[in-house]
Amino acid sequence: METKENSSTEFTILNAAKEIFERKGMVAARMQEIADEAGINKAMLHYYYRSKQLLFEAVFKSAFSLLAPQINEIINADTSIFEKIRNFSSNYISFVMKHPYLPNFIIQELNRNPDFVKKIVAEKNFPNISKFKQQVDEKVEEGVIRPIKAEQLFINIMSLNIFPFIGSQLLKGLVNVNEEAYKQLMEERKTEIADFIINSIKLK
Amino acid sequence: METKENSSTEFTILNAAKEIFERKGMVAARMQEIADEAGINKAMLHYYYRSKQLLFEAVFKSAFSLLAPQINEIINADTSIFEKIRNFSSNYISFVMKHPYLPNFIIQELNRNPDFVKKIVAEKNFPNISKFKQQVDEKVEEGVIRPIKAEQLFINIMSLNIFPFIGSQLLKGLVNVNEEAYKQLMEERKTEIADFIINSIKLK
DNA sequence: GTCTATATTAAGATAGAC
DNA sequence: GTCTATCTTAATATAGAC
Repeated sequence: METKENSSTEFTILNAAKEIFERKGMVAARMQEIADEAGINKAMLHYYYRSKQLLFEAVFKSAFSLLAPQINEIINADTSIFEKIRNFSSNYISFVMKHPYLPNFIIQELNRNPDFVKKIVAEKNFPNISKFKQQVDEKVEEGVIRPIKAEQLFINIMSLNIFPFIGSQLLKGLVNVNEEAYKQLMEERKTEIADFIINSIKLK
Repeated sequence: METKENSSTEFTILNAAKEIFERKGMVAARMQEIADEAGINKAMLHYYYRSKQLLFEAVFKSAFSLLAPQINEIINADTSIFEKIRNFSSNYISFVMKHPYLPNFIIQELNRNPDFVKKIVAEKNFPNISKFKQQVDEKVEEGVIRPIKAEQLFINIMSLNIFPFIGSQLLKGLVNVNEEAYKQLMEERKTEIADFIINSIKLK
């Protein structure tokens, strides 16, 4: 009979697909690998998701909807600008340490298919910078922070938080530390990043 | 006769391979595409480079040896720390605007094959942070800049310079600007990044 | 050195039995 | 719903003529 094992298998497949796609990217991932990871037959993947492309899209959506709230936090929270920066950096790094492949996955797939961005931006939950911009402009006006374009500040915050994970291999080589020491540096960054930014923009 | 057309064709192929590999990455690139780009037959690629893997490695080496001097500048130049940061940010951004796919290419391929890093680090020209670290520690000691780990400062400099190009699609979506406006933001960053960093670390 | 034609392999996808 | 076996296509790689 058509039991509810349905959803269980579907779920198992999606989880396996996340694992493989996020680590290897759409192009390098193999359906066979995903099947192995799921402990299931290759044909099942097609039974539940029809094609590699559709399975990939399910994974991407899920990944993006995991990252989006993180970014929304800095954009739309009802807290002071300094608090936002502190919270975001700390939370984001904790988050990425649990999902180490996720930011790179999203960025790579957006680069591979730029039209993808337009589709997603059009959707309901896509983070928008406008509230953050208003807040920054206001604080500049009030003389709380030095003059800086909100766009540039936002790009700086994103860069300082996201890049160390995406460029970890390169940075490990340049800074010449092993995996463990690098992880330690990332731990420190939970507060280091916010200090760095706030020291730059705050007027005494 | 075996003429010197040899080296000319070899060069043409390498250039075409750079174009395709850097844009698409090793896995997604197609030998046929590279042949087309070179205006030459597919068999020639194998005649000169034996395999896709070897052709790729030639491209990677060439790309890395183009980027390495850029990074070496901030690490080993004989200038003040502030000057280094200003020069690097300005030069690096000009450089990347001419080679837009290069940083992403290198980072992706290093992530895909982490053992690659070890091999390259062992090589002669791989940039090393130790001189930069010494300089930073000294300036902290002298009270010229506030206390900060050289490793963290270095990671911050790299992040602020490199990420905006790697994450351009995502950032364009979040900041909600078109290609042209984004390019304008990158232009501004030639000075903006250094201001941001120096404001953060310099003690008055 | 350069080309066309072909071999080889690997991956996505489907058919059909259970 | 799940499996094995198979089809189909596409990509790397090679053989062989010129």
